[in-house]
Amino acid sequence: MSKTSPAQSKVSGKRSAANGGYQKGEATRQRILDAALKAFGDASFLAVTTRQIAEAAEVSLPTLQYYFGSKEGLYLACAEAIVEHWRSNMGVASGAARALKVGCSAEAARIHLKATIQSVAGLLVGSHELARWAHFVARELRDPGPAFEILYDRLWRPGIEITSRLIACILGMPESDPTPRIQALLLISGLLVFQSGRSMSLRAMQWKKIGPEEFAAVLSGVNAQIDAIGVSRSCSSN
Amino acid sequence: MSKTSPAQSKVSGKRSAANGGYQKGEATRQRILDAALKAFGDASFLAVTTRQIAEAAEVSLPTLQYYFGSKEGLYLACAEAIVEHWRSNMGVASGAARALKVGCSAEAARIHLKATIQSVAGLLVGSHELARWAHFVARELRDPGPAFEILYDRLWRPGIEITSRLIACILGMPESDPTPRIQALLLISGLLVFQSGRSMSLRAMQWKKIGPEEFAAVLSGVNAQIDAIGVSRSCSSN
DNA sequence: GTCTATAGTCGGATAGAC
DNA sequence: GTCTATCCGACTATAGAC
Repeated sequence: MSKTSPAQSKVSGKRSAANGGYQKGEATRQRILDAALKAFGDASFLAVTTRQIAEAAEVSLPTLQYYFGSKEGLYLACAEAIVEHWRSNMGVASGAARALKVGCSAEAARIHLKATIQSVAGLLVGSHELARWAHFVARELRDPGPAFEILYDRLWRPGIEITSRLIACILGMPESDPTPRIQALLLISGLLVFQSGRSMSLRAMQWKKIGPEEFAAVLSGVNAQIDAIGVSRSCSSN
Repeated sequence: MSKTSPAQSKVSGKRSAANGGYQKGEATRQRILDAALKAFGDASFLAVTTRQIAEAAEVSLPTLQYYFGSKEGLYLACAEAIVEHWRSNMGVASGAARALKVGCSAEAARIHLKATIQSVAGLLVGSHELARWAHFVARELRDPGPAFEILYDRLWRPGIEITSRLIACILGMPESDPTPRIQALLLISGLLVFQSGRSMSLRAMQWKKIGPEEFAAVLSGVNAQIDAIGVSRSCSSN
């Protein structure tokens, strides 16, 4: 507990007044973190070994310990990194949606909801890096592990809250009603299956990959669900 | 490969002409299988140890090897058991849906779809045993492991096919169109999140458990989605 | 069929030199 | 800060007695 290693502190490289910048260690830390993000995105906490990460990062095993204290420490650092990157990327879209007041126009809410969902859906065709992060999050939320609290509180819950608030607007329901929340979960979970259950989805759809064309098809399906929210069936054409 | 142990054969206990029944070993095998189903339902292949299973089944470690050859063999046997039990339980509902011809009435298809989904949704409030099986399947489909092929081919694919066929009927589309498949995946995946992502869902909904009341709420949400399939938004009341 | 005992492997973490 | 070398525990699987 009285270690002098940077495992416990956020800023690992100590600054020297002489050069005024970070030391070499900061770059090493980042290399390890990148390798870990990749590894933990592809496989579970248990399936990934610290040796694999160390090799990928081109450092020795103890270096890993030095910077992150333990395998679990490294895992948590990955979760933090994902949360931070996500917030900086998605801040814009979610900020706009958050600003909507309760009782706003259903049409405005529907438009915001589509925009928000489209941003999230960008995960499907985004970089492989993004795809791995989505896997990491999905795995942790389904089989709660060390990083569950971080990911739920700072990523999932805000997302669900925004979505369900927008749906509540569309439905003209109070936020306290469970219905909008259920719809939000159904919507987002359905969409994300194409990412977190990628191999299964590809097979079910008989797709080779999720390119722009497939992305459009999925998005159109989700948009149909959004359009259908709050629409009474009594006017069905069937 | 020329072992005399029953690990490779379906019928483990050899029948003796004298007593005409199974030997004691059959009961042991079942005890192990039950313990394994429980363990692998609660945690991943890697997270579960053969020691845990052996202890729960009240047998020693080699007994496990004797009956199932290896940890992976036991895992596969669990998958087989789940598939078989599911087929015998769900055979009725899916049989009726399967019988529907292409181009059938949209209304009939919608009714069948609701009935099918309701059966599946029964997982949410079913026994803990059922819940664990759902976890097993969801985990394997998301992070493909040894049992992926078994579960996909004999459980998931038939389910998706039936669902997408019914949706194709409702939409008046040919089965070859990808739209019904996408809708089927969105629908089923959304529903199953309440089971496979149980802890996350409970927290998001601020529920303590999924009892009859919560079950009804979820089902009603999914039914709303079903009602909305193929309904144009032009007649929205908003 | 079921056991005890153990082999063989691997993974996370540490000691201590540089 | 980063390394080499090593420890120690846990796991799967096997050998062989009963």
